[in-house]
Amino acid sequence: MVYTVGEISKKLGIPASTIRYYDKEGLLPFVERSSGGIRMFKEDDIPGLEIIECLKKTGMPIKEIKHFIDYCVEGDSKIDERLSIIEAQKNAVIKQMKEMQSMLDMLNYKTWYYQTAKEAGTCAIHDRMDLKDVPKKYHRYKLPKSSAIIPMTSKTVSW
Amino acid sequence: MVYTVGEISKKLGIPASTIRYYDKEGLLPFVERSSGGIRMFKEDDIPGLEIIECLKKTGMPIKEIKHFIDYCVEGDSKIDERLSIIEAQKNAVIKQMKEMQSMLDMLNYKTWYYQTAKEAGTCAIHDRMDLKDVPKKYHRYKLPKSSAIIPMTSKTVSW
DNA sequence: AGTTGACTTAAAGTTAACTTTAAGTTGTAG
DNA sequence: CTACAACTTAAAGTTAACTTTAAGTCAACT
Repeated sequence: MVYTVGEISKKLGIPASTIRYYDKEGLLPFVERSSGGIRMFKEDDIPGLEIIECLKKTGMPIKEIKHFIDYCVEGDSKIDERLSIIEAQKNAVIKQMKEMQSMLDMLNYKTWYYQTAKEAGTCAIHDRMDLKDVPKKYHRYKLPKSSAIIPMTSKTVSW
Repeated sequence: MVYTVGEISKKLGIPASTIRYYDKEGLLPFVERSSGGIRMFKEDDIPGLEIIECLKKTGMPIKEIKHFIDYCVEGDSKIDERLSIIEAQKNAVIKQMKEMQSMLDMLNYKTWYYQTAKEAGTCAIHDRMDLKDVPKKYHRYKLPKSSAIIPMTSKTVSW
């Protein structure tokens, strides 16, 4: 079974223009052509496209993906280099996931904050709220109760 | 305690030019100015900058962040809208994390693949390998053993 | 053989998010 | 009062990753 660029585009959910762009950037040296110059994607090409997608989705720039592909085409003499690239990317993903988790923690706090504000009808509930009424997991986000008199000219906003 | 743009830049690890750009895009309407026009960041502005960072790091475009900030400045009348935005972003982050996890799964497989290939000195070990010698968690990535005779003209690559 | 839809390329255009530059102003230290 | 580092703005420049356009070619069908 072989696919044209339009067919593989549908199959993978990637625009055909994007696939052509990747080819132009040297990411698809393994894709063969018909005698008339039409790209013919084989079943065996799909894992290659999937690893490209994986690296792209995890934030690797096209040029770096090309280096990896170049090593793959070079064959067994570049196994070490390929392993290093994959391991580095794995660590990058772990780091990204940790960051995502801490952003999610903050969004969970904000969700609680606005749900509480919604019930009370005002964000000011949080200025008045005592730390003991805030769930423990959200303590680190809570600002100390301000005793300052906020001037009318200040652009203070409740988040 | 107040900070100039350079000071807040150091404190948050964001380039001063980026902070000025955010201000120009309307993300920082709450930042006051000295009589001479110098930005003066208050302690109270830091949570605002942190929520902006959180939304940015989780992929929200600057223009959408501006909408959220606009609602914050509008005050208690826009609590519902703010809650909706935060909840939508929370769901977006959950989705991103699931995607990241599946990319990580693939990178773990690739790590195993190249470690094994490194020991064997060739990626061809995987073409010869029986499914029973592949750890169960990696079965879904394993291609069936090809019995086809690969022509010398084919650009087949081992990934 | 002709039509037609999908393919080809090179080149130009788009977008987001900054960054840099240039010319000028502010504010602190001596 | 002067020097000077850090601030200000508007405008132009940068980069990555596509997308679009235009002009032409391929191949399947009648």
